[in-house]
Amino acid sequence: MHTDLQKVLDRLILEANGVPIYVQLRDQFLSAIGEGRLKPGEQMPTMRQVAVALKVDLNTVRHAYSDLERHGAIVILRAKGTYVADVPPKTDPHDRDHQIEERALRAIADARTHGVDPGDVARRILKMTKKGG
Amino acid sequence: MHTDLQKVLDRLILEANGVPIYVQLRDQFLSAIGEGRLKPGEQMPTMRQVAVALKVDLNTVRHAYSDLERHGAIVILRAKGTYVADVPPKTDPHDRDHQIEERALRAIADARTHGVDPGDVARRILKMTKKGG
DNA sequence: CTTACTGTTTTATAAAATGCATACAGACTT
DNA sequence: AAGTCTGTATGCATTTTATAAAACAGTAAG
Repeated sequence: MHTDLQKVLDRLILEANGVPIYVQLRDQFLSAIGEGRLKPGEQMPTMRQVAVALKVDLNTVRHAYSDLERHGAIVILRAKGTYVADVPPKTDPHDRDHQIEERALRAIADARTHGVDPGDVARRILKMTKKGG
Repeated sequence: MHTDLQKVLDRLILEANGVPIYVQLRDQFLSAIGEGRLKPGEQMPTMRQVAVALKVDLNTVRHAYSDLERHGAIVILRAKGTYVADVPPKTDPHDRDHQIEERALRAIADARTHGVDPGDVARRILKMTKKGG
């Protein structure tokens, strides 16, 4: 289904936060695969699709995909496409929880340094991501 | 107390995952501040202390600290040291709401770029700030 | 075969990140 | 004044990141 692929593409976000682009791509694909949004055997977006969609260089996408292949998350087939590995590495619930914790801590620090209640920010996040996000 | 500082230093870990060192340092200090391990007004580890402890360049640590200062999380005082920023005074309800919106947007982007659900982060924030945070 | 799609590679360029060494400058203690 | 702590700054070398443009190579469908 191409619609699923489009959904994955739409959720890709790049932030100018110092993290290399290829790392951001790699981690977001890893999460998509680990959470099952990209299923085993399913075709990944082509490198060019990602490059065009996010306006980044083809080699940058390739860098991310190469990392994913080394990680065992995807299989790259020359001239045919890239596919999610039949047995993709599952995201360790521990790591996932740790990531949530880290993001929460960072958001709390960010809220406090700007003089607002972290709880208010949390409730706003929920409101924004209910339907419109 | 110096023991607290040592604890913060001991928790600093650098990983070879493609993320620049200064970004890892910056984010871990943000987490420490968000967690309350580093409290407002408290002195931060010296740039040289961090550089020596983690065997990285002094300018790399400086890069991280500069980011934190621009972020408003710390205050750098030449020749005296760096300190965790005091919480800013609350502002008008108008600006306050705008700030909440900004922090929420940032947190959502931060969560997505790290492959986690913003809603999960929001719920974690609420849980952490209920009693323990 | 031709076309159109895949991933692969090369060349060039530029910017950023890191390390290492060496200083400079302000503040405090003695 | 001297010493020692702080952050600040510079110069040089190296590696990594990112872009651009162009080409190369394998696969499949017309």
